[in-house]
Amino acid sequence: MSKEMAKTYDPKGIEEALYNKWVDKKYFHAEADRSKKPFTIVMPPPNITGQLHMGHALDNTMQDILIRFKRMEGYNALWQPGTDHASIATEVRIINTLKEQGITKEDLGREKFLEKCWEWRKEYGGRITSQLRKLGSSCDWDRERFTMDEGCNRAVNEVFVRLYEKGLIYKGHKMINWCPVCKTTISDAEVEYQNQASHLWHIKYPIIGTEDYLTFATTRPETMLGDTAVAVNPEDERYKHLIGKKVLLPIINREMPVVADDYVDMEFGTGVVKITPGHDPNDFEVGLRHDLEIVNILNDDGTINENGGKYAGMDRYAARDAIVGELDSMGLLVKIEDYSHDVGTHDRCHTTVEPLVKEQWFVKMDELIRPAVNGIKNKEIRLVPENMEKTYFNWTDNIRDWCISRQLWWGHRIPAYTCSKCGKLIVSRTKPDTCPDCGSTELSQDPDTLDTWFSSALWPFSTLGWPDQTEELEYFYPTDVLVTGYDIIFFWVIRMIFSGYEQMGREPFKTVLFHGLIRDEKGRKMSKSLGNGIDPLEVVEKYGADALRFMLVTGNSPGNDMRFSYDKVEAARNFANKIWNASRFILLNMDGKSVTRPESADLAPVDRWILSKTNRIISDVTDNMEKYELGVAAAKIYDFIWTELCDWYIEMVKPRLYNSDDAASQNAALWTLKKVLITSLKLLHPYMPFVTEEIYCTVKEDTADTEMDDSIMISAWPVFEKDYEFPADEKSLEIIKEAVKGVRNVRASMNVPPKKAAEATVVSDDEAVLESFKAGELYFKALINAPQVSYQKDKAGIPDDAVSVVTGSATVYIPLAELIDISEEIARLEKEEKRLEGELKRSNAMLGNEKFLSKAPESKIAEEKEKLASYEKMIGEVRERLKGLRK
RNA sequence: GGGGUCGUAGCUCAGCUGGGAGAGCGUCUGCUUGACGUGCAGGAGGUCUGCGGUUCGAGCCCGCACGGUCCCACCA
Repeated sequence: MSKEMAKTYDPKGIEEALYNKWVDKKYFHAEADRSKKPFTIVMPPPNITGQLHMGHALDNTMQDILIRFKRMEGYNALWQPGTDHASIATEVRIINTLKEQGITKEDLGREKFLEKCWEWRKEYGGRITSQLRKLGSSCDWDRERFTMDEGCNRAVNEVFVRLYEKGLIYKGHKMINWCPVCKTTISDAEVEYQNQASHLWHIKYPIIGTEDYLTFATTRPETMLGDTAVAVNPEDERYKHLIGKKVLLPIINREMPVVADDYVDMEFGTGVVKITPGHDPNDFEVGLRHDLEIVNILNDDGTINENGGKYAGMDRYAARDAIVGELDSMGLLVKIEDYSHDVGTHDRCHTTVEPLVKEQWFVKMDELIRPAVNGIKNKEIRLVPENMEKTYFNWTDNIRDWCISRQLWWGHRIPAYTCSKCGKLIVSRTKPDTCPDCGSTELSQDPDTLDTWFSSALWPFSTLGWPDQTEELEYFYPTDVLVTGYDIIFFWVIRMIFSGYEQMGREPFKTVLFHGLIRDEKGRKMSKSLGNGIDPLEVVEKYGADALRFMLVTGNSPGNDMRFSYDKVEAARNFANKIWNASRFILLNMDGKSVTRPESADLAPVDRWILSKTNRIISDVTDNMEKYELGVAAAKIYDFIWTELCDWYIEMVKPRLYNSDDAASQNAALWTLKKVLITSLKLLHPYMPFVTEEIYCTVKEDTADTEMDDSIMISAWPVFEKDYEFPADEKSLEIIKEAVKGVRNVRASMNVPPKKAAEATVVSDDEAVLESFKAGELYFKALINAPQVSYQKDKAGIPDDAVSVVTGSATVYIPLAELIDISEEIARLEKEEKRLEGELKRSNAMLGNEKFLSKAPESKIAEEKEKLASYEKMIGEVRERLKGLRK
């Protein structure tokens, strides 16, 4: 070998060098090219605030596997990368760092604050993408985008204006979710419900003009400050007479009506509900129906405002305690019950959100969502796994308008302007110079920014140049597959789908491949607060990116969560080492020899067997990958390389490699080894890009093979070759393998020392079977440690006390009489007899069943009959052996 | 309240359109076999959660139950 291969594979150093080579050679880059078929994946843009975690590692590994596979298949494969400005996440982050310096964002002012944000993005925006490179991600970095770059901003403004002009974006006073800590609205999707232990306060309000009271229960007593009615069910006999009467709101001393509304559940609590239209979505609806006043009692920071009278300025929870105390002292607190219920919290900061009424911008959903529903129903877009459709429709069926305005500074500013003179609202792609109504130049832009998902919803086409009709857009859109976690189906997937249909008139991608969450070894979610997160980069450092990648996609199926485990990483690392060593072995043996394509007559049956097997694995793996069954494909490659190639073929071929006398046979073996190795490397490459590339290049260099490519990643994906299909050899080799396993088994169970050689006799009445054993004599002898093998059609001359290995097509006899205990051999054969009896019983029952014979498919019946014959033959042999031994 | 999903060998999980139960790890027994001990050979270990149904035939399809898990939902 010109290049010495180390005894164990060490990824350190190798990975980075190879990655740099790929980048330098522009292998990741894709250009629109009409002569080739495109295959496109847009990367879910990671947040610029982010650090690479296991979720990213899985997500990007899956994408890289698909893109490398398709690239090798000859597609013009584009993997479009980029990052997300992550409006609220980034803003919160920067506010916190400012806080350490004792500065608020208001101190800084909007402009200065945004400068800070861009600085942050400059400093950290590249961190996560450089981490992605360590995984081997083959995305087109020349095309890297950012959700807030100039092009994306134009796309955002364009969409906003279009939707506004169609009446699908509107400004309105509606009940929204307010985060008092982030001081912004958030969408319904951003509200996370948490079960919290709390209380149910039973309170009573005096009924005006009587001595009586109305008692009700509430979980938020402080909202009483905003009560404007009390409601009962119209059918409720207990309260019918009170409908239309008035109650007095204590503390505030507001007179309010008792209204009748179906919304009230007579069964729950006392059947009376206090109505706070300003702070409860249901009450808001009730308020609309009964024309009730909306009283807002909260400031933006969650303190009580001037409508709360003497409680003004007090924090919402302090006010709660104080109000309960005051009601108690007034004798209006009936009782306090323990009560646990779901409380809406902000998914970013976990602050309890307050529902309140504010004027905000909304996207009208009912019309937009229709094509997004149809696209899934008519399979224009396929969800993998399919059952995700139910989750999808669950959301689309209950869709509500999307609140898109945020009281944040870092994000896409809403392209709406107000004339300070006449109040005219202008929505425009660029800032207008004058008011179209009054001509004033005093126009102020809406201070709010857009929900961060508004820009990521456009990602599949904005990254390709939209709103310009670019060549890329024309060529690469719609993209082929989106790979993402099921946890952002509502935030992102659905919004991309309706945006794609609305703006492009077509689906943004043809398939969505969902993956699950990576949990820790105990099955817990990895989280910062638990501190149980495992840094993918540490794993890469220690075991190599290939090992991590392989581990992440093996042993699980689409959409299911999986556990991280170092044992599994180690197993993957060992696999990389295994193929490394197999390659080392092959190169060692090829050293100095010019290996040429053999005459077909020179191929041994065992060569034909592995070539035929290789063919089978090629079609299987390709098929699995087309169906996104990445884990299944990986397992098949693993098994093929480790078991068939290493454990069997290499071992079977060794005697020929060590025998230079038969040069033609040696050449055939080496040629086959190389061919199968290269094919295996190619199949494995999408999963383990680094080792496979390193080995491929070493083989090319060592064998000075000009037909090989400069890199495995641009080489052609293996295809089924009719010339190498040998079903007969596949079958005959399986018989020999079965015999080898049987002999080894017998030797082990009889405690025959491994070094003890013993002759063997193969007996079969099938001439062809004997022939195939003869053809494989060289390795058969080596594998069972027999100095001599003889062949015969019957058992003439076989001693009664020889050990026998009975297979369906042949029996192998080994004279081990001096070594074994006859009674043990009898026991072993009796066990075998019993097993066969069981099989016979099952098989006979099946074939004796008339319904099976009349209803089962022809092939199944034939197969079963074949089995039965084989069992009968085997049990006959076994019984005969037993008879001989018992003598 | 609605829905998803899982329940297969000691552990972690595969199992494609229903047709003789699999892998990795662990465990046990051997092995300095001229690629690899990150290895080689062999073994043990499962009434596929339970019950019922469809079927010639069910780990797989249907129903119910039990247990775990996740999502959605305005019950004060």
